[in-house]
Amino acid sequence: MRADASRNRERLLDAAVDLILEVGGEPARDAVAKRAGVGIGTLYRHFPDQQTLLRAVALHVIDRTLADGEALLDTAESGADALRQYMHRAVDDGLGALHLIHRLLDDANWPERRARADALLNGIVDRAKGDGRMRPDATSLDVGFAIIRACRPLAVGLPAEEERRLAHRHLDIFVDGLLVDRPAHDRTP
Amino acid sequence: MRADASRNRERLLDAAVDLILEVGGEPARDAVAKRAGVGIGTLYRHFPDQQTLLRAVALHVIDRTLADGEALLDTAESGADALRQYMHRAVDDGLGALHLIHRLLDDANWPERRARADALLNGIVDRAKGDGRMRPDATSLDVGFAIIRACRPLAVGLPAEEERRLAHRHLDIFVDGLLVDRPAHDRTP
DNA sequence: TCCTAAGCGGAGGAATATACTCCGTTTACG
DNA sequence: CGTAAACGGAGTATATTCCTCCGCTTAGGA
Repeated sequence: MRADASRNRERLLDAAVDLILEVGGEPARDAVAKRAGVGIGTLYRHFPDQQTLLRAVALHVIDRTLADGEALLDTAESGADALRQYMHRAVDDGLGALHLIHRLLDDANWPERRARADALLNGIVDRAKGDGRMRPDATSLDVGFAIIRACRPLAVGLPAEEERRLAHRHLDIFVDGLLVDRPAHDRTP
Repeated sequence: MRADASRNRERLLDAAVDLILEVGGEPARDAVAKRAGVGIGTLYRHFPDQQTLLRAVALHVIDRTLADGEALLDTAESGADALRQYMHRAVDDGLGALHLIHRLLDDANWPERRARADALLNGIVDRAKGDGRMRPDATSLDVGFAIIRACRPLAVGLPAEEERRLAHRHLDIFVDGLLVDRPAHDRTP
């Protein structure tokens, strides 16, 4: 594969993730190409139909997030740390896009990824709970849905950078709410 | 005004709020009528153009929220209570829809409402901070943006009731994160 | 450097969605 | 019971979106 081709492929996937989060579902194809800064023909060459594109997007975000998360579970000092850092990473990776399109997918290797993601999330939550640092009523579903919520933009006019800042700030406050008996070093500065 | 006419007007406004929150901007007119369960002709009779509809939606949600909030500031036992209850009310009232359309409005009586809303929000935040119950770095902007975030639906297939439940649960956790030194009665059960 | 196959962009026509009008039918209410 | 107000939705105009096709550009090997 030529270098420019794979660069454009990445750009298209990133653009698709952004648009899925903005519109909350399937984005218009022309809009994806425009956002990516490539011609419409290029989009159709890489992804002949919507299904192909959405599958590629799903794998794109979940593989990024799994890699980040599984690494974190090893390196983080505590369950609370792992939880906080994982959530920030997942938002940056655009994981929320996955949930907005997953009913449109029927990908063969999807259930396997899904299982890994569940295992990862439960691993993080269990570790945080094991440390006694997470409120007992919280579940991995709370974490998953909160990630989706934090991924979505708040208003059309807001600059992307401001959206990012707000997402991470809200996430920090939310994680503070998820944790109990927090020592000072875990608080949002 | 005939009874059925005003009933339909309300339905249209409520449907418009839902759709604005779903699509994150201007909803399709046909979709509004359909969601409201009325004919398209009825929509156009009540709101001849999009501007008229959006203005009516804006006043609808802000007036509801102002009434709720100003009452709460009187009756709540503490600043923390007022904050928590106000946020839940604002989400139920669909306040988030306002922020998604406000750049499309140029309503004469809008600045006045805006000022009242700011005063209300600052009143609540100041009271909670005065009680020493709110983290010092938090601002009324955090509260406002969190309300918008909680208003937006998480996924297309999710039943409305489940969306509501999740919104309020996330809100409770978020408010827990906003508060400090929380006594037991303030915690989410 | 030069060649060429892989890749690119975007005009344009078909298909689909959305905006809005109009008028025959229904209904609230005096 | 009469009637003016309100309703619904078929139908047409307009705007979006989809997708193909082909002439031009460029990466990367010889």
